[in-house]
Amino acid sequence: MEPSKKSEQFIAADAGLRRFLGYRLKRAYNTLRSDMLVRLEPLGLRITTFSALLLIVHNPGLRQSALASALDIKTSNMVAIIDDLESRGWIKRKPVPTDRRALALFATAVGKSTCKKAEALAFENEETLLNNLTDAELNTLSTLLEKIESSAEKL
Amino acid sequence: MEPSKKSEQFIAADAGLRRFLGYRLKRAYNTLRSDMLVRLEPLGLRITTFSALLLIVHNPGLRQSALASALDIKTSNMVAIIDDLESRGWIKRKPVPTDRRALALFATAVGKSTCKKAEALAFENEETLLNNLTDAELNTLSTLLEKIESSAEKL
DNA sequence: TATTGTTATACTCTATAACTATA
DNA sequence: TATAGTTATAGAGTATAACAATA
Repeated sequence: MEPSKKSEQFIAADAGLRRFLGYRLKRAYNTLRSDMLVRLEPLGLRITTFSALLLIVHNPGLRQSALASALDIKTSNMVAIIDDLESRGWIKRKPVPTDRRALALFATAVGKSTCKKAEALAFENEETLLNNLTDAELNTLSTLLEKIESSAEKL
Repeated sequence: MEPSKKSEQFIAADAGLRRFLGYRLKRAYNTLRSDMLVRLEPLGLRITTFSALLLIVHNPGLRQSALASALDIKTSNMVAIIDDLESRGWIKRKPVPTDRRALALFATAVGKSTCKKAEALAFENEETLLNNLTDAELNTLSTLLEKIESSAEKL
């Protein structure tokens, strides 16, 4: 099939950047990201709030600091995310008896059902945008991405 | 080798998100990105300004709109990036005789040498953080990432 | 009418410093 | 002393709307 003129021009212009895997990673991520934003918007979720909600649902009692660390988000930036989820009635902060500094996070029933819907949207997102790839390719990709992440632990 | 307690806790907490390739893509990209930011900083470049400078060096006479389109950046957001590069003396905007609305972009000698240094840093970045992966794996990864990008063209 | 570059604006994500209350 | 959560703030990326000059 003939590539469109737009594609040709596109490829010519950024060829110098396509040598870099970081550039390709960013563009591939943005492909998934922009579609995901559109899907989540009607639920009142963004990618960060969805990620936080999902981890709270899957890890009841998770502390804010542990959540921040898992998502690689500063605790100072976590506050607004938790505020958002709590103000929508999806999660609750509860004091931890054994450590009065800490707050444990629990999803409400509505939060759990919202999360379930969002997870379904996330699967749709990937089914739609990754349907070019076989299951074997997806597994390979996962493994290679994990390798990149783990290579940073040495730094 | 025993995984550290921190790694164990980390893996447990975000397991629910690791099913999603988008999450893995973001984390792998962030691994490269944060190291790259540190490397570019002494040159006075960020990732966006580096990308723009590189494309201008490799495509003399490129117009702002074509650059914005290649990088998937709005033309309104491109202005500040070009301003930055021009104020540092690395590029020049020149009028296009055949279209008096347009501005063509050219790198100066200093801009070209800065770009060369930055490209070397980008190669170092990837050599360091991708040294876990074989050449074959890197090729596979490139191909799969390109597939994801191209799958979005159907939308 | 449409396009190029621009300004203005707003929202999100990210990073740092400083604070409080606990441990 | 160190940690958990918070506030304030600033930088950077991204999105939309509107405009002047030109096609």
